[in-house]
Amino acid sequence: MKFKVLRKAKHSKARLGVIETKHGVIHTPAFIPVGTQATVKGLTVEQLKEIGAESVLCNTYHLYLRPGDEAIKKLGGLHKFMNWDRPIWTDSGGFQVFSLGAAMEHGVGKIASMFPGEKSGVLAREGELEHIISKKEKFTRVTEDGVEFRSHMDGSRHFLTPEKSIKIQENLGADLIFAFDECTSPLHDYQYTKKSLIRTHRWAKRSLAAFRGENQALYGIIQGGAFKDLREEAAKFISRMHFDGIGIGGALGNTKKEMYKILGWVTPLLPEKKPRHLLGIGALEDIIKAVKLGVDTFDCVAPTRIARNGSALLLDGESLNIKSGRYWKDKNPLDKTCGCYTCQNYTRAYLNHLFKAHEMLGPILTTIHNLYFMERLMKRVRESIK
RNA sequence: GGGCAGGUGGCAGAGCGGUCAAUUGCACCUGGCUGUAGACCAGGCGCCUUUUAGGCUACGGGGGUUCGAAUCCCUCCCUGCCCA
Repeated sequence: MKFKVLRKAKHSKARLGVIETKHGVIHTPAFIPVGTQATVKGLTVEQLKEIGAESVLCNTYHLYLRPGDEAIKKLGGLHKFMNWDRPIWTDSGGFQVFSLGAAMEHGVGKIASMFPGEKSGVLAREGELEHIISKKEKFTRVTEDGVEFRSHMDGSRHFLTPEKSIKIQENLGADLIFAFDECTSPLHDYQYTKKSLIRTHRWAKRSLAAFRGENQALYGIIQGGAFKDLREEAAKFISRMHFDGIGIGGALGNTKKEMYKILGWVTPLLPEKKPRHLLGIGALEDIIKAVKLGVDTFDCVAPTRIARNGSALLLDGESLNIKSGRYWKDKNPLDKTCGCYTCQNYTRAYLNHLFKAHEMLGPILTTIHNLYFMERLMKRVRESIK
């Protein structure tokens, strides 16, 4: 992998660049659609390409559990498996330490909000596995060596270590992979966050040591919660190591303002030559602010998830709930200014009908729109870096 | 004409003397979703008042029994099935 900074903005820390991999280039700043289970839910790779996506991000944990990284390796690797010949990223499974672990601490079947300071704190969610997993028991247990997961599918036990995560990611064969980390919760205190950070740093070393580097690039990940000294320590620590790129992980504070503050602490400490990836962030205003703070790439499930749930992204940063009855007879496209396949061919009324009728084309068309929206946004962002 | 079953909130369908403004599902409305346990989740859903709360009108129509009726009785209307 090669990364070139083509231009730096005069009035911010924004960078225009390009990541070159064996499977093609990624123009940065870029938004990377998430395809957790080796598919961007609902879309064919042709549709993704038509939208303009240059890369996708898949998930180590999910693909390890099903169909299995060895199986994918035997089938010719992730690119061949999913018929995507452009760059692929894989997350290390570190986020699942959070989403299946700490996020559940406040009761079974609950996922902590990403920014608890701005939300009600927790989102209730009934788990399908309550009958298998006893109440209050988390799906994960973190130890020095690694993390014990209980499969969210069948409750079976699995142990993920930095070495194993790297091995799985090598078997999958993504172009850009991540070190195994612990994504802490915004609800964790300083003590725990520090303890976790030091462990994540040991895991970073182990990830790097296990990494063979054949046609793959490895990103180290900066943790440290919303604590300035920890974030700075992490930024320096990860920067010193021989990672190909730098990931910035969350707990990113309790509010968006805190997240921007954290990015402001971290990015000045990072090497100019390495690409920076902000993990899991993808709201319009967040991306714009983060780019100005020097972030190059983003991945986020939000555009695709909210699309499936009936929300279409609009330019003002708002979203349109296409399921609402007020669009029943609306002849307009989702967005008159949008050039996507969906907006060129279908009315709000039709999309409203598809969602009401639970037709799968509804989520598909809305996903196309939202990802096209993100591509259009990133193109504008790139053009604005002067 | 005779027999039987039944008429409950937008729909389906519970309830069968008080804890019923009425379980549940669907539909509908609103909100949320940020390295995907998520095509999901939460809330609302008779009317009125300023939330808590209170008031009003309600279980086909009318009448009755009872301290109290969606629930029991009478009657009328309507629906379905069976026999002529």
